Amino acid sequence: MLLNLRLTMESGQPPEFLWQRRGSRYFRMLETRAELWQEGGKLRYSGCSHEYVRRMLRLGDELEEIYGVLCRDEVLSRAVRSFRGLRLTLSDPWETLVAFLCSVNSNIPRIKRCVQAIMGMAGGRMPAPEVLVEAELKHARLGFREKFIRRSAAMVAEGALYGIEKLDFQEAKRELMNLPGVGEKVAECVLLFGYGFLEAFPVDVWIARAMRHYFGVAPRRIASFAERWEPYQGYAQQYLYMLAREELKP
DNA sequence: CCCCAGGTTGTAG
DNA sequence: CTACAACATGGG
Repeated sequence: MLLNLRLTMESGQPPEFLWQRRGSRYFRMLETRAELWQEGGKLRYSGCSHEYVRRMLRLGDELEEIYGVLCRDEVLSRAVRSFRGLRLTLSDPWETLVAFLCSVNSNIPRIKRCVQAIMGMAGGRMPAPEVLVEAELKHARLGFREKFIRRSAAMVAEGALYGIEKLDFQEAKRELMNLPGVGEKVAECVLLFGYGFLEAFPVDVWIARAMRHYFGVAPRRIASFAERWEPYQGYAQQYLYMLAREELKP
C-alpha cells in the first residue's frame, strides 16, 4: 500500500486542520479519541474503524494508475517523483465546509488555529450546524469569516447540504455556491475533499501561479486545460499545489 | 509602513 | 461582462 501519511496529513487538506500531530502520530476526537500513525511503512490506527481510515485516506485509489495519467507531462512527473505516496483525503462535508470557510484569504497555520478553536468549544468535535449558529465565536478570531460561517451554518441546519452527493459535479457546485462565503474555489474544495469528486480542480493563488508559470495558462483557461488530467484533476491539483509551494515561493 | 495568505462579495465602469 | 477595493487577522 503506497502511502506517505505525513505528506497526506500535512498537505493543506482538511485532515491538516481537523487532526493534530503529536510526534509522528495524528489524533482527533471522533466518537472517542482516534489516532493514526505509520510504523515501518505500515499504517496503524486506534479509536476508529478500518473502514473509516480506508475512506478518509482513500486507500482504494490506485495511485499507480493515477500517476500514469498525471505523468503525461513533465511538470506533474516531477511532482509525482517528489511527493510519491501523497493521497487525496475524504472528510465529513460539514467539517470540510467549515474548514474552507476559514481558509478564505488566510493561510494554513491560521486556518488550523481557527478550525481548532471552533472544535475546542465542543470538546474537540466539530459543532453541529445548529449549534454553531448560536455559538459565541469571538474567541476563535475568525475575522470577517465569522458571519459567513454563521450564515452558512444556518442554511446547512435547514438542509442546504442534503442530497448534494447525489448531484452531478456542476449541479453540486452550483448548490454549494448558494452558501454565503462559498465561491468557486471553496465550492471545489468541498466537492473534492468533502464529497470525493475527483474532477474538481480548486484554483487558489498557488495553483494560479503554477498554471501560469509551468504551462503559460491564464486563469480563465485553467479548468479546460486541467481536462488533460481527466478523470483525476483533483489529484493533479494537489500535486501541483505541493510542487508550487516548494518551487515557486515568492 | 508594506505585502501576503488554499477568496468572496459588493460596487463601479 | 470585467476590474477592484474592502474585508479581519497574523506573519514576515
